[in-house]
Amino acid sequence: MRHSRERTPKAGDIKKRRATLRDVASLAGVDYSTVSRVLRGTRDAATRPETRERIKKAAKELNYHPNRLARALRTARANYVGVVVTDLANPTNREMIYSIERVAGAVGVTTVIYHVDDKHRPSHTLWQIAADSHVDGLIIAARLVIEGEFGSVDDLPCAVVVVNETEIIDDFVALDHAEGARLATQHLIDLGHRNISLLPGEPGMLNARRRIEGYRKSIQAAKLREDIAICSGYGPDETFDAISTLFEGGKGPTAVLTATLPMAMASLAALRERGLQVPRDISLISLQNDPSADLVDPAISSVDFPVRDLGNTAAQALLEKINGAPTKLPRFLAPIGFIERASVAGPGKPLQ
Amino acid sequence: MRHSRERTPKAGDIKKRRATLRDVASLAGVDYSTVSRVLRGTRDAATRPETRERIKKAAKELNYHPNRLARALRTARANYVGVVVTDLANPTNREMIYSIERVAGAVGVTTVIYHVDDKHRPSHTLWQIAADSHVDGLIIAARLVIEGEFGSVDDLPCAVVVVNETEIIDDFVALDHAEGARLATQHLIDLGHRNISLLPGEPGMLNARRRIEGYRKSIQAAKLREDIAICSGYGPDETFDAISTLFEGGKGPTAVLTATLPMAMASLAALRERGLQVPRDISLISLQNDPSADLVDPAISSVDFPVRDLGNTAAQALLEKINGAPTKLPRFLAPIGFIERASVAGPGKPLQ
DNA sequence: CTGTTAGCGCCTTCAC
DNA sequence: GTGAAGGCGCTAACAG
Repeated sequence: MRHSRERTPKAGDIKKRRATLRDVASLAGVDYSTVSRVLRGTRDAATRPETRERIKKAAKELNYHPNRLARALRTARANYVGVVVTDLANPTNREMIYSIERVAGAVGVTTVIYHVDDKHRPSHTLWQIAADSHVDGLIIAARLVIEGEFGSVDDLPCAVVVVNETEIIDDFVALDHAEGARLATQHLIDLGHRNISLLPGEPGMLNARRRIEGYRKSIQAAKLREDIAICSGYGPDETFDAISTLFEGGKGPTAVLTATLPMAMASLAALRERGLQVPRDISLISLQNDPSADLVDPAISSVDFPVRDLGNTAAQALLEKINGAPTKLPRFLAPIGFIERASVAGPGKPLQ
Repeated sequence: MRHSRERTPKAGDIKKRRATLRDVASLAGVDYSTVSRVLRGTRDAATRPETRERIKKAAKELNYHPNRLARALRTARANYVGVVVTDLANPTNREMIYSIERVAGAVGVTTVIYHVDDKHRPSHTLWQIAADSHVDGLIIAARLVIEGEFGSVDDLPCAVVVVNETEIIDDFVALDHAEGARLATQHLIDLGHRNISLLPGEPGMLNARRRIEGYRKSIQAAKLREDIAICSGYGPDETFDAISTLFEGGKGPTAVLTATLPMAMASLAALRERGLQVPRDISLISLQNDPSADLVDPAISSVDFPVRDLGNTAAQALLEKINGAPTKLPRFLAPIGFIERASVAGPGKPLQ
């Protein structure tokens, strides 16, 4: 070996060993604490412009980037937030993530996404994630919180806001699925439908319960018979099964409400398979909206929710909680309205 | 204020101040370096079983979780990898992420997802992410790498593997879209089609170029005329526009190939809008597969790629690169095959 | 205006 | 078998 073991860092010498404050300091001929001050802009006016320039030049030359790990350890602030989801495909989650990123990004906070599996054992539990100290706070949009792992989400060792499909804690905000279901059901009733079925989603989940609640409100006010098909999941197979149960005994509904858009698409396929045409024979409404609802035939009428507001609200609240100034969250965000597309019509002759 | 400022930590006293090694040590009456050894299992046999138990009990009582930030700083190893994507909706990305998680999780490495926007200025650039030291390595599946931000992805200050839609560096692996397009085109030709159009995706992107390449191979071998509609993006609007250009001049194709499944769905809608029926009037093949291809009417025939292999391969390579034992990556993964569904038929009477 | 100093929580030789 | 001590890269008083 020719090379000495101690190497003085120089420009372009990144990758194996990144430039540190000391490297910049020695190149600029100052103390490294001064470099820290200058590069962070603290007491900026207090540093001589000449020195400042020299430091900045040195930093650029060495391609210095602060080690945020070290900074986080020192300041007990990572400037990272995490959002935990169980399903990356969910369009609601996606939109929400985008708006969280915007809010956090605006104040220099980086957003990372943790995907945890609700079925298989997740490789990293919520507790681990929270205890890692990599993030200052977590927005939990996970469908299933692993029970028994910890007492309550409130006990997690970082700031937490829970969003949507999970049990309620204090810092919680969700879409008002009760009102969404009520509104859609009422719409169908106004159109003359008398046999309306609901596919509310996974039993036990808060949102499924609340969809049932809202649906029931309209159904009971109109003195109709309720017809709820619980699915064990949100996938196509579960949806097909649920649709099947609707037609057991020969008499089917004239309208169906589904919790999600993928479920609506699967329902469309299942209905088609039974020889039923939407909306001529049966109407269909999705309780979740997404642009892709426009691409299928027929385009699926949906209830539209303020998903961006949800993200903004959750992010804002988390940031405030991190800063020790917790705000009261609105618990439920009312739907924006009903988007009329092509999957709804008045009831035809009821099937026999 | 009644409470003294110094507080001795006790069980249940998390959240404000997390238990550290020292806390555990003082509760167990040993030095904290011993706690470190025991809890990590290092030289485990060398610690007296009795002491070991006391330490473990104390750790559990205080609900001790190591601060991985501090550990990462000390060991220069975060045991985190990141995957960078521009599009969370992309089903290929999704599947890939899941398999990356599995591979990484199996060796105790946590996977986080970074979403960067290719249009708007991302709040965190690749350089920042890499320099943060929060992750040991990055799998970059981003459609657009922000140019000019750094010389080359190879210079990023952490291990990097590039996947799919990006310019090639040494550590690169992708799906063989050239072969996929060739295969699908050939299938159509074999069926008797003579006017086959391709919607290859965004111009300039590697995968679009390679789809064109493969398509061309089949087209030229059969001495057919090529017909490529460049889209400026992968969204529904761009797809509608592309379909429109196909029919300018009155004569349209009898079959069309799309780069992605969402594009295929949008094409289906666009074709329907023109009064064309799939597959009677025109055949449609998606060069990307996903279970949801089965839910639309007609179900969309697709080319199936080994997406999980892609994730496994990329993750494995990244892990090895992090450990300083880089492996040569296969550059392109051949398609698994063609999934026959309902969107393809022989050519009917060509339109006039 | 700039340097000195003391850690953040952890790992890791090196003694004893 | 266990304790002592140094330092990862950085920030934040406090000196001077």
